[in-house]
Amino acid sequence: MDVRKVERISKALSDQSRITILKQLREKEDCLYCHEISDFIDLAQPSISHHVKQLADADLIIPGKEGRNVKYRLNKVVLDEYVTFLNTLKS
Amino acid sequence: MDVRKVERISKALSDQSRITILKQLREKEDCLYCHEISDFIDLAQPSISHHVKQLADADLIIPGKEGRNVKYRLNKVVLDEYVTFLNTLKS
DNA sequence: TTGATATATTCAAATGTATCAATATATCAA
DNA sequence: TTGATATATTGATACATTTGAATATATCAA
Repeated sequence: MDVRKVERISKALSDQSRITILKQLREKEDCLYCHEISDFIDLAQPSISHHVKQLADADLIIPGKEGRNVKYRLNKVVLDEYVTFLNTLKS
Repeated sequence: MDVRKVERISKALSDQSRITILKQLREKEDCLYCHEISDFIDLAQPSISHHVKQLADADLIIPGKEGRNVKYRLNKVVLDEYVTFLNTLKS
């Protein structure tokens, strides 16, 4: 994984709200509707949309449209690649 | 690891220069003098000092003073804890 | 001492990010 | 259709981060 990609993923992970979204994604058995996020994050809808976009742009979550809703699931492959990079730092 | 700590570490990792410093730390067999950083990062000394501080504040590197110099080594324990957190996201 | 080197701090400017109100788009339900 | 719901985008404001010049501190070497 190149430095730019590590930078983008790290940036996506560097916010309390976005980390909480990922944690809830795990709780919800790996799939989460966008409108459910406002149940546990106290931000306006555009702000939540912004955070979700950051996670999606970093490929950490994969959006799937279902009618009016968008369902998200974790991208375990990218998360694994990121972890692999971090492990190589330990040489 | 709590959300605040994950946020701080991610933030430290979310910059090209800081990622490069960590990569060089591996190359240099896990120990790096501060003044060596300017060899591979084209920034003024105060900027490099700033970046190193971010990494140290996140406990990703441990500074050790040696006379005028400061030698850094990677904090593998914290890096491991961070990786462990990321792995729990995969449930 | 004095001068040189290594690193840290302060301050200001430029840039980037988070937030939300307003608005747009897309889909559903009646 | 029309009205309601889910999500995205725009634009403005507030806040945070990056950067480097100037300066400070600490240590070494002569």
